[in-house]
Amino acid sequence: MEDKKLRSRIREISGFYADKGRMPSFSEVGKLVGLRSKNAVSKLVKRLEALNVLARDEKGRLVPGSIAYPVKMLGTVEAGFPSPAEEELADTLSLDEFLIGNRDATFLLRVSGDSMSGAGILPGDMVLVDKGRSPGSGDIVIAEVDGEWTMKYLKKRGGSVTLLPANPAYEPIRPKKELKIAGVVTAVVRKYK
Amino acid sequence: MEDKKLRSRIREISGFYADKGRMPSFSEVGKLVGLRSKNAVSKLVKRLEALNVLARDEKGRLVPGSIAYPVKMLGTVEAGFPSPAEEELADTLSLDEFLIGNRDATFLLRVSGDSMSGAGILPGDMVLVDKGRSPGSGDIVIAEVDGEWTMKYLKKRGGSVTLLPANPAYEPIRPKKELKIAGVVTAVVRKYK
DNA sequence: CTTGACAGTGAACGTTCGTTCACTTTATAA
DNA sequence: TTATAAAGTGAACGAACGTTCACTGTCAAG
Repeated sequence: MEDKKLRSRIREISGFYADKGRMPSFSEVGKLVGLRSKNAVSKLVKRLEALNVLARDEKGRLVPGSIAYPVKMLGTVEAGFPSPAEEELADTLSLDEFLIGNRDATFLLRVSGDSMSGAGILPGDMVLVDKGRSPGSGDIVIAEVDGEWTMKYLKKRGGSVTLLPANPAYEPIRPKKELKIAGVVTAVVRKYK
Repeated sequence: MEDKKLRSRIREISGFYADKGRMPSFSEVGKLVGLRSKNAVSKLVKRLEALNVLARDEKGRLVPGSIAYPVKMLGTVEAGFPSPAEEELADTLSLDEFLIGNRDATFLLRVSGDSMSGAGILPGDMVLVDKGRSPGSGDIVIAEVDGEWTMKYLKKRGGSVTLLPANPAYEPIRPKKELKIAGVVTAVVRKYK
């Protein structure tokens, strides 16, 4: 089969999965790509399995392969963009899987102050916070000090604890009494436009 | 049913979906949560539909509801963490859906220089680049100037084009001849640890 | 104690699923 | 042109699916 036709069929199936969150059945694949025979679909599926576009369960049911990982990972900025042929071979990645370690315990918070701008966390950014992780020295944490919530570097030295901003305009915080650490920042996400 | 039992059942089903990338069948749900009758499963599914945990196609097939959006979105850092009861009502979000606009045209590049550190893009960060978007003035772009790839602010003034770093240690670039813009940076992602 | 609502069982049923087989059409190369 | 492989058709088939119905156990309220 021409490469182009196969490509467009893969795109159809990916689109279906992205839309609905489930894989199409064989007959649905047929309608999607314009095949009237389920046998033809069966052959197509075998090819897509070989290409890791989709796969099968231990129960034999269709599950997404690279389809589930929507973004292609290339090299570095300096390397620029590879040729289209190389692009096809690129690893694909799901940001959800990449960024979220502990599904049930991670949350998304919007950043409003600029006290961590020195660490590349700007107002308006979103941070992923893991509530279930034990904070270590050097981690960026969400903490409640004397009734107020902030995001700061956590520094432990000896027995004492300091909350350190990443902006010289702010002062380090040495909590008087209460210091509740609600979670550790595990990722930062910024969307433009 | 006790809330706790229902909660754990939802977790089972979410886990199945996260693992396999597909929803379980009714009998599989049965095994998962410990129900031997498909009728019992049917009743459970109706409840979960009402809770938007899962939903159904126009074809009546199970599709993920909030399950597909793995991270709970809360307020701002200053607001801290709400009480567990409020947490349950939080909107959930898929980072893939949130960050990726143009599925087929967006790619992930790793940042290696510090020329954009003033814009909160540090070495080691990942940037999402949309190849299919027409770059506007003020956008951060991936460009090839005189054979080298860089990431810079794009400034258009009159007919001339300048590439502006966000770090005073670097000089603005006024391309002599060739300037290929490969894509627009649509998001930044940083993972700690 | 009785009633009723709720959670679950087990079986029957029609539908849809994916596999398979024999066959036809289309394209490629000798 | 003829041979040959690849791409697709259409139908048959058993298995699994989700729906539905009649029924059982449990527990709290009247």
